[in-house]
Amino acid sequence: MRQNEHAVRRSRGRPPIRSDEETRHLILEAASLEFRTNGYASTTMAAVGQRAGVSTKTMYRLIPTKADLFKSMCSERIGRFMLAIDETKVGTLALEAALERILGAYGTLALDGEVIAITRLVTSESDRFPELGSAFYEGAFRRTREAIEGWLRRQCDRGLIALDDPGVAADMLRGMMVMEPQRAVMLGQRPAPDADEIAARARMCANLFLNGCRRDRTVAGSSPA
Amino acid sequence: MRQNEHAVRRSRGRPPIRSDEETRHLILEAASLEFRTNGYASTTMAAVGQRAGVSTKTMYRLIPTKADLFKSMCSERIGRFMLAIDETKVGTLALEAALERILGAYGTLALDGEVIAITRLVTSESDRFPELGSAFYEGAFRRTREAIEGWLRRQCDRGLIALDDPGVAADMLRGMMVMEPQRAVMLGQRPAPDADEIAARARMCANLFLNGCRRDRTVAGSSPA
DNA sequence: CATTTTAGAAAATAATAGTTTTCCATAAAA
DNA sequence: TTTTATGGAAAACTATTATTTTCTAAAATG
Repeated sequence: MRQNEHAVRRSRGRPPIRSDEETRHLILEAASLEFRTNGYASTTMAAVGQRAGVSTKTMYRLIPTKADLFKSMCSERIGRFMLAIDETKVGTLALEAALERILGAYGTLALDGEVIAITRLVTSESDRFPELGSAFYEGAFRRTREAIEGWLRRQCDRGLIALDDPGVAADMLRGMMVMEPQRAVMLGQRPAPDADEIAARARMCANLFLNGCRRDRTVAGSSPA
Repeated sequence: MRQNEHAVRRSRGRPPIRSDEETRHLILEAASLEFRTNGYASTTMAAVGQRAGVSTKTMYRLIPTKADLFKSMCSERIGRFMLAIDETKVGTLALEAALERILGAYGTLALDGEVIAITRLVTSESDRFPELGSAFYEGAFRRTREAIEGWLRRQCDRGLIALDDPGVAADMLRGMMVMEPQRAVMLGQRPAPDADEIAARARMCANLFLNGCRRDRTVAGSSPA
């Protein structure tokens, strides 16, 4: 028994320069950059291989088709896009400060340049790759919603706020926080916002969401027929 | 002088079956459908010609390249979005009802299936066609913002609401109104919302925006250090 | 050293699609 | 009826590119 269960070199011949896993990683990184820059159709396998410093032969050994390359790359990235709301850090804050922090975290995620690029890419190609559309929506989009929704629901339970549908409210919060800057970046009209801008926006959103902008403080729903 | 300034048949030969303008229109309609369905790269000129019932020869006579076809089609569509926004009749309505109507009009435009499809298309291809990205942003996106912003500003002047920046507030309103359903449609997760859904959403947004959701009615900015 | 195995470089294959051109029936006009 | 312009059908021409294959220079092993 000169060989273990697996992964022990038993053959002669030239040993691999790197592990397949490493090579795969190189390829996916290169693919991410190429796809983000050029889109699916305009990205050539040759360009990916060249950027990764890997021959087409090796590339095709590890990843069978261009579609697989795209899907692997996107799936891997989508897995990263999750909003973590750390209760310990938010719990003790006053209502508005807490919401401000949550929105700041969401904005930092959703308005990151690379995240926007992948979002755009997945959106563009969701016809060709419906699984990716679903994966993105379910895995990334819905998760962040649930994080915010959960927090809203808890504040409702505590009687601090009143919402008919915390889920829809969470969507609205997200929309007010990121839609316009995200769209502007996607359309090439401006660079991704920096931390200060995100923070300022989070503050405005939290305030508006909690307080509204009406001057005369008629309570909602109390208006007569 | 048997011939007018222009456009009068002086030559013999077979007369055109339709005017070039009509033919152009046929082609653009077909192109819209094909591009919306398949995206830029996957749309073939042959498919467009076939759908339009026009030969490639005629097509290339009227529209020199595929890029031109795409740009013409998008520009034409973007032009329509602007028309639809204009003045929503709001005049005498109470504050909240007026905002509800404005948001309903915006939602009806922005959440229309074809508009979403074009939005997605332009967003996808804004790298390849930066002019389109700008045209869309300036022509369609900014206009709707200004329409809403103007109304908000007037309500501020009347003292009914208080906003630091009505422009940003207008963006936020739009985001809360359409981001989530628009994204869901783009990702193929649901069909475009119907009129009832849009109306319901507009109502929720208007209410939330004007009143906020806070239970204890501490006025914003009055909290102690 | 001889045998093997690895992976890059580059050529080969094949299919697709943008663009151009050819060929032709047709329908006024003279 | 002859002339002439129109526009469809289809072939031709080119590029591009995904994918496969060939050729080769390392570099372990025994």
